[in-house]
Amino acid sequence: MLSDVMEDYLKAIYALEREHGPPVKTSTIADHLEVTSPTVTSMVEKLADRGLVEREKYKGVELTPDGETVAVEVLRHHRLLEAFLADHLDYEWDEVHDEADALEHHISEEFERRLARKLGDPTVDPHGDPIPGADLELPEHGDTEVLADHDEGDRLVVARVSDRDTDELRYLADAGVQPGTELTLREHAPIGMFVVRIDGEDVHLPERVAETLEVRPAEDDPDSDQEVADA
Amino acid sequence: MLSDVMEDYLKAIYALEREHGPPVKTSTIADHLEVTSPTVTSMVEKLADRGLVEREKYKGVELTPDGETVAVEVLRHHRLLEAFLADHLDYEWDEVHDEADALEHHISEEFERRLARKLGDPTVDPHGDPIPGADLELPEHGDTEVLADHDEGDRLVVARVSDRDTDELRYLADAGVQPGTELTLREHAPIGMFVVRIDGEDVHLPERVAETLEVRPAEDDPDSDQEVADA
DNA sequence: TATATACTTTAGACGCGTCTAAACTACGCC
DNA sequence: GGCGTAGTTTAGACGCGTCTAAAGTATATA
Repeated sequence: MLSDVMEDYLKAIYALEREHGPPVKTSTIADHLEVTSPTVTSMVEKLADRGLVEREKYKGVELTPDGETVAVEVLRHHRLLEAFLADHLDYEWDEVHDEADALEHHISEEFERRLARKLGDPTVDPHGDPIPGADLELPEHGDTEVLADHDEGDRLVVARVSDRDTDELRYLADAGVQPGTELTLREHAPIGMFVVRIDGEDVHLPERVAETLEVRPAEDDPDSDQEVADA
Repeated sequence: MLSDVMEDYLKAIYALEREHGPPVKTSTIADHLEVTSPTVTSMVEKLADRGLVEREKYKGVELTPDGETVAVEVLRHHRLLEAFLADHLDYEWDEVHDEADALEHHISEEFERRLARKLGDPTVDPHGDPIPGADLELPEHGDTEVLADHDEGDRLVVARVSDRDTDELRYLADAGVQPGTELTLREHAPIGMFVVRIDGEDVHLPERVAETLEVRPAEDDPDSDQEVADA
């Protein structure tokens, strides 16, 4: 039986492997989970004892297949819950993360199945993040690119605004940046600022955000009220 | 900040006060929560330090108003969740208890509000147990009596089959004994067995069950297919 | 290549919630 | 009214998840 905390570590390691690739360092996990490094060391020792991570002292840690299975199960719970909160309890998409975090360790497999069915077996959550299937495979996410890789003038649709801190999501939501939003990239300023046009308003996004904001080309839809960039 | 475990103790003490009246003894709590008596002693000391229970050594324990508030909040969470599981996730009424127990400590006040609204602010859960309102007042439950207090021949409707162990609920559900079921009390056998007629079938219930099964008189509805007791 | 610095691990502590074993209290019964 | 028994509390331990302080390792750089 795995504790909630162990599941949290596995989930964190999974996310950090995606982000930086393995091996994941002690301090990276510590920052992500807001605990100290010695705490992480002792926890990853336990996870290694249970065969959930491969560990090389002083180097870092990597999920085993078993560890990844657990992480993806938790991820499925998390994203199904987010979808439920947004679809049925009228939460805003930027409010769902913390509530899902609190519940994800406590729902049964039966609950998971019934919830997925009720939601129509969704493949993305309200942030645009893919939801692993009952088989724990991640659905293919299509041909998304990151905003920072695009050129001025490109017309795009926001595909995914991944979980990050609530204030940041709140800000983006208020600015109109959310999955499905159509926008035009106006300018990539040399100071590392991206300016996009949304519904006739300029929105300024720092590089760090532009580098993780996933977008796909807008369908060419001439009745759109987007303006063409004229910079 | 109260731990899940503390909330469980307060919930247990609340239930046991209803059942046996205060003060609640250490061993009663220990049995109910399946822990040892010394564990209970140390926990109730902590609860007393926080002003959640009044404790008299070697005598027992009683909830303070603060303690009762916490207990009733948890009870509201539990019963709202049960109602949700039954109404929206198609759980059977006898399956909801354990899932609600796992979730009740982890939902936010916001979740509670939104869930209650979605459910239409219900006043009873699938077992027929009253759900405390947002003001934490228990709705008046009407004029229910317990099956054991009725006479042979009485036509009754099941009002409430309180939480007890899953197997017992499963058995009752299979026998057709659930909130809303119409039945006729046929016989109170001297060996402490009650026989009721449900949909033309005899169902045998031991005294212990008959003493907690809440019923109210059936509306006199002549198109019912109930038979009149002829004992 | 030697060393300074950044990072990791070890050592030891603590609070929580639990246990067993032993000491203590209350209370019913003779 | 004393005593035995049932029930309660005290004492001391343990695993979990966390911390701080100290020791150890890796590595970039001078």
